[in-house]
Amino acid sequence: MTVDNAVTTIADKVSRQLAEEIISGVISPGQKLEEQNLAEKFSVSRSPIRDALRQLSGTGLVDIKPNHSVTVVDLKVDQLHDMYEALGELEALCAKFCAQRMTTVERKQLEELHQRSAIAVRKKSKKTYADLNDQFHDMLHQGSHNKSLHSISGELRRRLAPFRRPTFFRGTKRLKDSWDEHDNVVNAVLAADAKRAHAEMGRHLVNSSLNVISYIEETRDS
Amino acid sequence: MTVDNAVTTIADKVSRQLAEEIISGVISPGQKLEEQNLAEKFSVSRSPIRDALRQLSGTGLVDIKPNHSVTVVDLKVDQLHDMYEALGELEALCAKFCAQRMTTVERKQLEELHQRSAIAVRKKSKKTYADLNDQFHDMLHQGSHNKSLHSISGELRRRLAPFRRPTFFRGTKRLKDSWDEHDNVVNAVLAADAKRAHAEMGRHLVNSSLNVISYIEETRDS
DNA sequence: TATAAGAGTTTTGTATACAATCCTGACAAC
DNA sequence: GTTGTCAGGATTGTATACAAAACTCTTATA
Repeated sequence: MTVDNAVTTIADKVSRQLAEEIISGVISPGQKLEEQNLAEKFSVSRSPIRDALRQLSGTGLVDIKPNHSVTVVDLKVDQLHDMYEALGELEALCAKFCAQRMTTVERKQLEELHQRSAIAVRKKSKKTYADLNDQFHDMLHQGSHNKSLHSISGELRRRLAPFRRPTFFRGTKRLKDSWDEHDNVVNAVLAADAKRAHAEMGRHLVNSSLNVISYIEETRDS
Repeated sequence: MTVDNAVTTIADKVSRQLAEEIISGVISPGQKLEEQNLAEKFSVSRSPIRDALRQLSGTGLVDIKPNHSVTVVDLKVDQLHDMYEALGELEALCAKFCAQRMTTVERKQLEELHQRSAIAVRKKSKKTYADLNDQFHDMLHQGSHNKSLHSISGELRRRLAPFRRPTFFRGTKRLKDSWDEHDNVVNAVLAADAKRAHAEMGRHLVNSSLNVISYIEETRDS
């Protein structure tokens, strides 16, 4: 594979950091990203900032309209619905392939990660669980042994991240429910039961979706 | 929906035209896209060219490496394999949803388009069939009634286009075979048989994949 | 009060200049 | 013949200047 960084440009660094900040919620959906502001924030000129913003637009994290400031993508409920349905199908597919294709080592790693997130649930540490949850899903993308599926699923997941993150920080019930759903997926994958892995993963994403969308509808300014 | 163009920037026009030229094969995979060259070709400065290239990179049609010329993505056989597997699953899914969700009007339009492409097959007009084929698949993406699935499938399909196009222009046997496979999909969709639509679409893409990959392996300079 | 128009400001779009990096080809050393 | 190195040219990365479009806020008007 390519070495992760080595030599890189300012535009790349800016692009990565902005993506990170959008995904982690430091910058919120709908917020304007003005070039001059960012240039001052990063102490560079507008050129690398523009490069970074154009590159970011391809990830679906920001929206570019001619002659307007770039904005962080703000999804409507019906868009969230469609994206979650698509992601559900993609990840169910990944889970199916995982059941069929994961190596022994990968299965072991999945199990181990799943056990670590059990601890996070017990400790009710939401931040830790959210991080382990991301790793869990990424591991299932990777276990599909299909790089295209892996990257498509990962990207769609990142686009939804700004809307999913906050929901982890409500109660702790969703933590436990989420872990139980993961548990069903893990058991099916370890048992090499492709059909069940597919079904359980689909169920998990339907629940995630309901959780996120109900949160959005509750907290929407009326 | 947004009005298609109205007011637009040079960068957008350049980006669209380059995408068009890559997809249609005017520019070939692996080819370098030098900024100064493009600037002269479009009679503009390097600024909008850079903007266009960064935006394009998000579509997966070009590859950007720091301090190197942007290149048209050149896919290896194993990447093609993964992408076709992913696309096969995505389009099978679309076909399934089409069977369940397409309106009466949409079903009528699908049938009508399918009949038009029968004429193209009979006339052995490859260019026309290739265009109608693109429309056919796009109609099935749209018929899924899921905008996310629609756009993801479309984008993946466009990334494969530079490698699929040439294969239409070999013999005429693939034209007939392709149409027959479409016919199976159409019949299943019109019969609202979701399971069969899924299966037939999957089969169609496996065949497309085999066709494209065997072509690549044959014409590879040894 | 509501609306429209317009000047001034802000922000993006494009052009250009310069810096940094990469590529090429000649030539020397082994 | 192969490898290494170094100069010169070509290409990308970044900064800056100006043009064009959008926004803001005041003021005129019904």
